[in-house]
Amino acid sequence: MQAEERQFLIEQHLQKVEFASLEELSEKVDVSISTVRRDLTLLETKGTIRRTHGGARLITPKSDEFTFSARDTHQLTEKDLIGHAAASLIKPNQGVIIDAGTTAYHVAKHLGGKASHIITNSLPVANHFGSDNSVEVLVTGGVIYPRLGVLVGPLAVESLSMMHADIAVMSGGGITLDGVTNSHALLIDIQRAMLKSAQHIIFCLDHTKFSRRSVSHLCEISAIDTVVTDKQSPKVLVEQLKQSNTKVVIAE
Amino acid sequence: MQAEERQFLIEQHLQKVEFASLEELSEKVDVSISTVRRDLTLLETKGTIRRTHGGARLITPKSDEFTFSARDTHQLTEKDLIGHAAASLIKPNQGVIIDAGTTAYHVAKHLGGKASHIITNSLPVANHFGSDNSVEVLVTGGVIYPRLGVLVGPLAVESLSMMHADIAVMSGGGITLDGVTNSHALLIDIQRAMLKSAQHIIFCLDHTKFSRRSVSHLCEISAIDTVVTDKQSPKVLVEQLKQSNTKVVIAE
DNA sequence: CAAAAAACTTGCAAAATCTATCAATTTCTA
DNA sequence: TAGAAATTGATAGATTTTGCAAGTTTTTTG
Repeated sequence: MQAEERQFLIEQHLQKVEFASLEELSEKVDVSISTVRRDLTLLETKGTIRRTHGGARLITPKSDEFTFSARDTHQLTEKDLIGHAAASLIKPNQGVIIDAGTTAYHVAKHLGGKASHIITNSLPVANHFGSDNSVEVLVTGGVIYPRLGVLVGPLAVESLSMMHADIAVMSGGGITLDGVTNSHALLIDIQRAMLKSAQHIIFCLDHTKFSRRSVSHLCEISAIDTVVTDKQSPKVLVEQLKQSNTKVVIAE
Repeated sequence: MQAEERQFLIEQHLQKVEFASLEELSEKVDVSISTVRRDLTLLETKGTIRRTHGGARLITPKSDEFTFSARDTHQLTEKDLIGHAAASLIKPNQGVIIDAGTTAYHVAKHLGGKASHIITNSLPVANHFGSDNSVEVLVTGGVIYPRLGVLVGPLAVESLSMMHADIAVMSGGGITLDGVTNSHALLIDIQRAMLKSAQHIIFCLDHTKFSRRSVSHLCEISAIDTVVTDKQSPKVLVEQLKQSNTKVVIAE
């Protein structure tokens, strides 16, 4: 086995178990403890894990929402279902803003040729529609936020505020009765601009986002028209949302 | 077995297993390890895989990414050489504008962490630097021109005119003594904005572009500081360019 | 709080892998 | 078909990776 494959396996194993000892890992990939140590130091500089005494721990991507990777199989089925459900809310020939973030990306995948215009600051979404000439895709400018593939900064905000759409498909790091929160402060400005530019706001949030609070406050519950989630989300909060005049769609 | 067939098999095998050792591959296609090495280096410049110590790894088949450069094997070696030569003209910590177009893309591949800022309207270039946090990548906004993965339109032009760079790496459809021409009229506006925003202009043009005229006129010879080309380009025109005070670099 | 245990870092030599080169073979071309 | 050009496999020297052991730091335990 080669170094790179080994490191990939270690990373993958940690995704499952959250924490692992050196011995455990060294057995798993069949090399000496020393080598595992080196691998971990490497992975640490890469930013995916954190070394601890005696082993390593996964850097809990607080909201893995914006850690974009094509390999992100976390809650894949749920996200796919949510994507399908949210896409079916969009009527033909509408202009749609699509947020960066994995869940919103899954909506893009199910959109097909439905929307006539798509506005996004997400490179993965842009790539997805890149060779489709049935849709006009508007990409906001901006600086690439490494690893996430999101365009951020003043240029992104400005260009968004000059645009307008029927629907915004958003995602976030957490939702409570106090509103939606997100972990990356840089994204907040952009997401606010999106909220302003769209008439109808849809938030896509899988059950792990419920009753969870991230660092930065994005918007109040009242700003949301529809929440799309999966059936594992806590009934209590769902009911409370409904009472606050927010439509809730459970994807199955 | 043909060399090309062999390389295809290697690529296909990697699509399945993600990682493969040299030995594994050499058995699979029944040639020596040396040959497999050479094949892998070739496939790497093509962009589909990445060599690792002891083998190779599939570049995450981000199925949604633009693969235009990978498919375009036309004058691959020349373009790669040109890319290398042009990249070596760039000094550390410069701000670089990179044009859309395959030749300019190859320059991006060889840039590594040299430039401190990169400005581009090309999605493939943006993707290339997407997970690199040693460079700040500024993406112009705009509408995606399907298939090419280029951002075009007023937003692209406007955002470019607000930026500034030390060097612009450009490509074009043809070059004669009358200047550089390009086939996509939509791109002309953007390329002109790029020329205005950069202090030093480098044009990368392989020999097939020489003595050739496309639809739209982009700029005069006098606007160009340096032309990078391969050694097959006609000596006559190269001499004439030099006499017009344009530096010419022949990549080999 | 200090001794013992476990884990970490550093330096080093062995092993594996890489690059560059060259002769042999195959393929192309005139 | 002879000679040129490209491809292939093998080899030597450089480079990288790996496992180990000595010495240091951190954590646990009595």
